[in-house]
Amino acid sequence: MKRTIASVAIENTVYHFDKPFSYLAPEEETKLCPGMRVLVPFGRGNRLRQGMVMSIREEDSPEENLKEIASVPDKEPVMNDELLRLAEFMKSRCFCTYYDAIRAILPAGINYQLSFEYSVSKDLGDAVFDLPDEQRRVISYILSKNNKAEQQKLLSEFGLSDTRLLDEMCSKGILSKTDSVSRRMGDKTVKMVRFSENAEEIISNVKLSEKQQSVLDTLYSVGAASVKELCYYTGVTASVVDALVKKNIAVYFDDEVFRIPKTAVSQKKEITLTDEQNKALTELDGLLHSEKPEVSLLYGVTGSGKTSVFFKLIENAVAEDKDVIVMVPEIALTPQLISLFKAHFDDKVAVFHSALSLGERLDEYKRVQKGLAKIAVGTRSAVFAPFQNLGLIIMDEEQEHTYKSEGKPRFHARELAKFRCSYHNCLLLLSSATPSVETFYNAQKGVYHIQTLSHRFGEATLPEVVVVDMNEEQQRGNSTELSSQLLEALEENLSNGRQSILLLNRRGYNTFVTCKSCKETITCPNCSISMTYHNANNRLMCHYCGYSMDYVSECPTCRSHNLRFVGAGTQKAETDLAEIFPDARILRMDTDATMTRSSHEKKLTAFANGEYDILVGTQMVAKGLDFPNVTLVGVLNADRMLYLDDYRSFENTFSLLTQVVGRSGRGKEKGRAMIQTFTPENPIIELAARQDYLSFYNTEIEIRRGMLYPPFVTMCLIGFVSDNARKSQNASTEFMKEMTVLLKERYAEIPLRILGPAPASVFKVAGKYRYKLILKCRNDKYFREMLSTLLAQFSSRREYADVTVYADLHPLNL
DNA sequence: AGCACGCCGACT
DNA sequence: GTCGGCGTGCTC
Repeated sequence: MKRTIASVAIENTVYHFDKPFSYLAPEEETKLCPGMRVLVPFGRGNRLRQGMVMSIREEDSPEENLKEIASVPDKEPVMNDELLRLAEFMKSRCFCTYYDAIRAILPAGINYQLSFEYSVSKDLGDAVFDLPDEQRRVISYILSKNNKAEQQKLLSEFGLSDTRLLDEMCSKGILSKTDSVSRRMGDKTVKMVRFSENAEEIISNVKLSEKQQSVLDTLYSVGAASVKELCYYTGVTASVVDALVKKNIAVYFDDEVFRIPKTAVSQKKEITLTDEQNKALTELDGLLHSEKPEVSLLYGVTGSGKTSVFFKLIENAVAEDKDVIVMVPEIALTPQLISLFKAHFDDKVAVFHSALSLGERLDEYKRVQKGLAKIAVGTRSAVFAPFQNLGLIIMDEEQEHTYKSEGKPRFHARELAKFRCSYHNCLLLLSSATPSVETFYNAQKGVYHIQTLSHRFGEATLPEVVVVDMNEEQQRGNSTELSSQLLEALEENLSNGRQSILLLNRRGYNTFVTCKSCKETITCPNCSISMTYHNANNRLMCHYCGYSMDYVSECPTCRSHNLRFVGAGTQKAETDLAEIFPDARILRMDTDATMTRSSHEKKLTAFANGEYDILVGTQMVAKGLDFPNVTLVGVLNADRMLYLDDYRSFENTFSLLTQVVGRSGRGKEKGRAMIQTFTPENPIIELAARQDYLSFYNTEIEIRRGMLYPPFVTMCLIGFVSDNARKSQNASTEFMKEMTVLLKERYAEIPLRILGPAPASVFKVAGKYRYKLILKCRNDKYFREMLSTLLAQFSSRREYADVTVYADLHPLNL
């Protein structure tokens, strides 16, 4: 008999048995298509699992033992052919499962939640009275809910941490358990707390713990706050807040996460291009109409108007009914760009980024799918926008690390963009003032096209850059973070009513607390990282796992009171500046826990409106901001990231310095920049001061060639994570052995250098110990096949069941 | 991973 | 004899 067979990718598989599974299509279901999600019985227990139909075929006499698809929740496909093939591509490149890839492609919020429902068996009779109290309460709860209760609800109602009790009751025949499917609910909002209406009355009648009291005090002074903020300032966990809510003193309410402000839509402005910009546009327009996939690099100095060029290019593409994806490194920092897009293209723009609520994301996704939007603007997840007729993908600031995903699946948006371009024969435009070395190398070799903009737009000129030798400052007795030259310049800017930006690559107040008596540094109990002192809440915090503890002046090791604070962060710089310039209005921006995206945006708007004089911040103040009134930029410590143990540290430093210097003098007034360093002789600093990318590239590429680093090889990291240090080490040496065998037996031709195994650069993170193996390889299909078999083989080994092994091509941190 | 099957020892 | 511990192999 002729039957339809579906090839299904299953959710929650592990790498070594992740493959398409064949299922019979349900007979009555006539229109099962690839791209629909299905529920299928899986494994011996035939438990229902979610799956994605990857392809379908007709067979005359299908295999005997095929199971049948249980149900098809989707009426229409949620993924088209291209996106299904993208999922396959991701599996082969990111060493993840099909469903990991599918989850990344589909918008969160579209997912179904598979769970269990419990009901009480009919014929219990008098036996009920012999049961323990808790079980009787469970039974009456379920009965009160129409004899049907969801697992999650039961667990939270009875404060259970696992399903042991429920399972036990099932096996005794008291309860029965069935699969349930529900739409994952709840929009992403910030959980806020405020006082309840009769709070005062209750407080006067109830005893409160010290921690609860401190939460209340904080809440008094601010009125309402997010749970996150409350916890940061009071140093308690969310459970203390929970307790207050249970006592009816406080109530939770939801606050919508950041929305792109609809009012901020700026006036549509006609863009006029310079000759240089026009030339670039003409070339790019030619590539847009090419019959084959193209990649081009738009390389232009900071402030040369790259945005104007690609705006015009987008206009051309949209005029021809082509779809466009625009990726930016961090959307919260580019509100101006978004409003520019909205002003220009109106509701043809869909915005994608991680802080949208689930519902909003789903809406934007559907608008793209239905062809209502033609342009998708967003962070790296915008690369998945489900356009049918893609003509152009733009990656602004192409070298930024935010384009690389560090979670599962570990993809680089640039690689996926290339895949989509070759599927649609469209143009990928990479844009940067400081391209990644790999990209520029490809442009030099003619693999990519290149357009160059070498002049700043309008009357703006490149700022004058001064390198300040901090050794001299120290010899003159100034041991602070601020040189006298920089202070003078700040003073001058203040009196002229101009704005300044200071870059300091450390958060917090002090970065180390060491004990003068026993020489120990206070480190996080969960990570091999020193604790950072924050003066805003008087606590020591770990920037890796978020652990925090009250600051006490006693050394935890030797109990002496000889603690010393070392290393200044943004908080200290802020207070120091406030002391020196009491009248200055100072704004600090970094990625502290209390900062939400909306507050970033508000702060930037306030700064743009001239409500502040000085902006102090981490990396984020260096990127893409365009404030004409900023005429002074100071880099407080350029050395910190220059000497990291990473082959990209020169590239990253050059890029950061060039960008932050480029923030200065973007208006009519000429700008200045000061770079403070203890190693003024380092050529990278000097090259960045001159904004001389070409010289930087020419020296760097030779180092890369000599040391065998990208673009001459591809880096690949194999990570081993476990709660047990010995186990992750053993796993790494064993993996290495197996790889050596596999290479010798079946892949003798593969060019490969293996470094390690070695402890990861941060050995312990959040209580887990990490080892790594670094491979310098050629990223071809033989290498990927070898690694894939090895990972599958290894992950099926039981003795390493509690060690997580993963592979990461193009890793960010080595 | 998650589940069922099967083989072994301890026990009414 | 049988209940349940855990080691092993499979998942259309």
